Amino acid sequence: MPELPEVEITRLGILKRVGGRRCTGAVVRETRFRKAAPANLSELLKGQCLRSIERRGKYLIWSFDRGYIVSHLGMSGVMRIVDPKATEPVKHDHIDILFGDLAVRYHDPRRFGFLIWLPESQDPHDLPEIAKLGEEPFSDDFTADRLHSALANTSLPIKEALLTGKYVVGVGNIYCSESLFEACISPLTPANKLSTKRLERLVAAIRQVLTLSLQEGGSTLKDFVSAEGEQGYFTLNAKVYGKAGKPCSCCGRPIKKLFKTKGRHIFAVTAKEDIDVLLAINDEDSIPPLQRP
DNA sequence: ATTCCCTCCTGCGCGC
DNA sequence: TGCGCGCAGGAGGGAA
Repeated sequence: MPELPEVEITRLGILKRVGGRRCTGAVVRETRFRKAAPANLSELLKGQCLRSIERRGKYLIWSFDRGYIVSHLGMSGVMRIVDPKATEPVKHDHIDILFGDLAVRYHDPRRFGFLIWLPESQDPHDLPEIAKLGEEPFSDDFTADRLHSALANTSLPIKEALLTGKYVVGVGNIYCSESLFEACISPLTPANKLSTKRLERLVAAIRQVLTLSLQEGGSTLKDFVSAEGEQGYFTLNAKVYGKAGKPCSCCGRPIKKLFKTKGRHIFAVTAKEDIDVLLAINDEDSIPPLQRP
């Protein structure tokens, strides 16, 4: 489940290995994704230098000499650096972008992701789905004050509000659950009921959780070289996500998993939530300190 | 405008 | 052992 850290680590891994190299072609074995991939990608890319890659939310924008690749990993996408001659493509290895003796290999069983080409005349930032994205979590513009204003018009539970991507990007189900836990905020709290002070907790928690994950993943960056490099998924260290029934690391009581209608939007919460509900929402003095791992 | 619900897709784990 | 079901989840889009 790629979220911001996985996408960022993917970006760094690709840049480190093939940044500045000239594309020598591409192999497209599958074009059916959320957006169709160009079957003629090889013609489009051949001879062009990969100048840089920018991340916006969970999207990657690859700048070439005469245009851009815009990619998204969706739910199950992985990009690895392989030696295309030595590594036979396996099932769901859909696209190889070749850079001489190395290739970026895009693997995506569920095909919820995509990889498209934009000519240089088209600014990727103008794509509707990119243009409308919320704040980057590490941006100076992602502040409790602004978040407070932005959330004023939504009564969605904070968990759902965060997942829309309208307010902050790159935070999916896992990191959202973890961040709310760290910030001692019930995922069910209506978004417009959270005070600025409490949102300061949330902003700090989101950054803390993402930073930790980036550090974890960063240590596995070298694995990009090998085809079998496993992802350094943060779930290994998750305190609430996927931990239903396990004792809470904070209070020891079992972690509860709340469902909302037919299993959509699972809220991973802990017994800590019970405490939270009892707290007056603006009783800031009652908020326990952020946990340090 | 906001919120709800469905869709895309495959792999996996569960119960029978 | 094998089969079917339901779940997982990012994001768009249409309906309410």
